[in-house]
Amino acid sequence: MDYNRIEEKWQKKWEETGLYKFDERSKKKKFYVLEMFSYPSGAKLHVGHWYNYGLTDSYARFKRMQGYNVFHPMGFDAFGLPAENYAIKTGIHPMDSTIANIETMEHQLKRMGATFDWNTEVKTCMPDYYRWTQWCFLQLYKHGLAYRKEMPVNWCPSCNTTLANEQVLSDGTCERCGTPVTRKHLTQWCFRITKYAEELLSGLDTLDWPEKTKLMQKNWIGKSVGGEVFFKTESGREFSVFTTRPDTLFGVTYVVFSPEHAMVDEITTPEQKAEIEAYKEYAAKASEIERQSSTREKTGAFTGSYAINPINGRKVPIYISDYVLATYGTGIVMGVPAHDERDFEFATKYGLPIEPVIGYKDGEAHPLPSHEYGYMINSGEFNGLSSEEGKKAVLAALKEKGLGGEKVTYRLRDWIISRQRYWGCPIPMVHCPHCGVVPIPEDQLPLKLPYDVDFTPDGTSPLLKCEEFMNTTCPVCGAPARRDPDTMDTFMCSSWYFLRYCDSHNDKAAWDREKVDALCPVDTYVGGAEHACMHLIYARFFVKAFRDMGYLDFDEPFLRLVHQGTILGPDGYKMSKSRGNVISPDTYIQKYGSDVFRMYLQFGFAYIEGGRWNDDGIKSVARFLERVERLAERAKGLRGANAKEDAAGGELDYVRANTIKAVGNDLDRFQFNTAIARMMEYVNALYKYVDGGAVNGRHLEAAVKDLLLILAPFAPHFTEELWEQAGYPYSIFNQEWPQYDEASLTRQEVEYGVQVNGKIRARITLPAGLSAEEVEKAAMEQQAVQNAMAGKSVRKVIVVRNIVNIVVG
RNA sequence: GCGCAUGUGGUGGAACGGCAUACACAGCGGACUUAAAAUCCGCCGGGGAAACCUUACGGGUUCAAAUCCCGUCAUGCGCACCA
Repeated sequence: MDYNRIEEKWQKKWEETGLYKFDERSKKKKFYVLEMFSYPSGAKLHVGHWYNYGLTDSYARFKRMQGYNVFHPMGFDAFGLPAENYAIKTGIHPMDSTIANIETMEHQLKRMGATFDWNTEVKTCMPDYYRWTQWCFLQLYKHGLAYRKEMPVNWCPSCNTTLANEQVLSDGTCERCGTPVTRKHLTQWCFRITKYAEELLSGLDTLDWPEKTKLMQKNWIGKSVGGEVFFKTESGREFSVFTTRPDTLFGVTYVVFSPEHAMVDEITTPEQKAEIEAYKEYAAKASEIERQSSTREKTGAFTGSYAINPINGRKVPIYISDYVLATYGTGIVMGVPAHDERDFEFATKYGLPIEPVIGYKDGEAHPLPSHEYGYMINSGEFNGLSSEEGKKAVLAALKEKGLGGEKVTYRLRDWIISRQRYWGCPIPMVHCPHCGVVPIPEDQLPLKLPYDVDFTPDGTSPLLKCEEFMNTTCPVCGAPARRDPDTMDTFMCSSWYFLRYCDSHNDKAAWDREKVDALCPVDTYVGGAEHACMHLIYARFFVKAFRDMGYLDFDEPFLRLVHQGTILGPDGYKMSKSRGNVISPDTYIQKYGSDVFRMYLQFGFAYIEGGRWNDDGIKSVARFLERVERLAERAKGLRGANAKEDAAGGELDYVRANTIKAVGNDLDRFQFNTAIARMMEYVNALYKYVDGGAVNGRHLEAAVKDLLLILAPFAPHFTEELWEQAGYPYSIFNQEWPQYDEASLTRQEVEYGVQVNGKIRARITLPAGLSAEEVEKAAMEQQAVQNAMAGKSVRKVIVVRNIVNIVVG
């Protein structure tokens, strides 16, 4: 078969007939299949695109044939740094390169032969899309979920922009470029994602997502249950600390503030001022990596002030140290050196008392330092309580006196979305000298990103240099005002695109609630695991926030999530230009066609695992399709054959039913490799049947028809062609997934494995439906079994499924 | 450091606690052919005469373990002073 010719033929026909156009009015049950949309890069589609889009397309086709009204849109996540960096290097404007890249990619994606409904396409860098991204921002602002704040932020000196916590890798480097991240004090826009911390956590239980991804989100949200304790300084100034160990409250021998804490200046005594200032400077200089290292030596400085422990009135010194994080809890920690390794280290260095308050049941102290639970000692009225009881008792006592109480803290921080870059969605806010920060009225959106901007990086927002853009008037008072010079994090654009797909041409609203509620949530979402704590958290936040604002009516965006694995280069490393190990799909597609290439990706790897590229098996897939083609031709020629009854209920019928069932199950689980293996077995069985003589033409035709149908999702062009050649009506994708005959799944003969003491000794084939006793009797008669049992007596015989285990001794 | 996952032939990879190595690739042998390609058929974990031994390694649970439990090692991923 001339693959390239038939691919073109069918792609054209599919497009002309609008085969994959989504029908909103269909009575069938909807099914929303979505792959994470892609960044429009200038390069050709790489193996990863094929692996993600091509394989998921097979799943979408399968769902369609199963009778669902499948919604399968595609679009482009088009704002972002690569286009801007490319522009800085080449002088080609990001808008120009992006539009050109999108066109190229659209063309290539169409050549993949996937079921995307291009009618609903979105491109996030176009005003008709980002107008509504800005609208989303305004809604969040109006509902108190967006705020502006000066704060220490993660700054990538290479990308010249702020990063969200989620975009800083655990080694303190930029997620995008690998440069060590520094800190900067900036006033930035933030989204109050922390408001949804609890629901983002509890909602995970309702999702059919990889456990690992759920766990990562869970850890990222980082819920800690503990308590807060109100301390006072000697001069009566109150502050609170968060602790997960209220049972150690009697062991507090000092208190530490983070160096950035706003109260530090106030509590520093004049004598200590110089020392504290010096330390603050020292701490500010430390890089994020240094500061986050748990092996970093504990350092600090004494403020000169003392705090009163509310539980026992004890006076303890107040220090500052950069081992205390400004952004977690209250930014202040109670120092319990006996029961916390970090506090122990700090106290040892500064000669602070270390006093055990947790011990064994008999009252003996734990060896120090120890964070183990135990029983309270040296704790007055609380002595003898277990840590668990003690936590509750101490907090209850504090609560009664208004000195503290239970408290839950999350590790999750608010999402900083301001970016000091050009190629992004402008922030629809105005800074007025009289009215302050004022939102742009919704009917004035979109706030367009100006085209002519000098975006050479200099550490400030490029838009600042564009006076035309920056100068405006205040929407409230009309006075001259300035726009916000930053753009939004591109994760903002991708937090709601799956909603826009449902209503992508709407120019009156971001989406129509009815349409979104009808199509969402996404039933199956497929994309890389690297988004676990970024896009996949942000999108969940958006859905919850817009639900609460009344714009939609569901709780979670993605009911089921599948991560495809990564296809590595032949050398086992991630494919990259710099390594020179990039495999181009094109060479294979030219040689074998896109169906073969897609099928090889399905057959040669476990989808979830991915693996090292190796094309050894690609010929096997080509060979398989050729075998199918020859078989279809023979079946056609044999249509009139026979007439004689052939063995109905025979091996072929069994394999046929079993294959239909197995392939369907495998597809639902994204186990493409085993599905194809089953089809190969089926084809082998069909050849056996055809070569075996006694062929019933109608029986054969029906069996081959089923083969084409189950193969269709995997090799769409190929099967559409054979379907036509067989004389069936267009299109194979309007056919239903074949039913199988349940009765055929029961074989008339069953093969039993016979074990003696768990070791296989013989295999016997018996008619189906024998009683356990009959099977046991037949098993015992086997010579090999007799030999193994020789001289021993039977203790027990187990007959389960198709195993007989004779226990002797 | 903490958490999670993974470890199966020469290779990619299969196996609701139930006959380990399905389906393929590669390799070997054969048929067809003047020959090659293509196609078709057979063999294909190790060792051996046999008994046996094999799912990273060592224990355990079970009639039965690649699968469950404990420990070790290796690899990958995530988090990393979160009080």
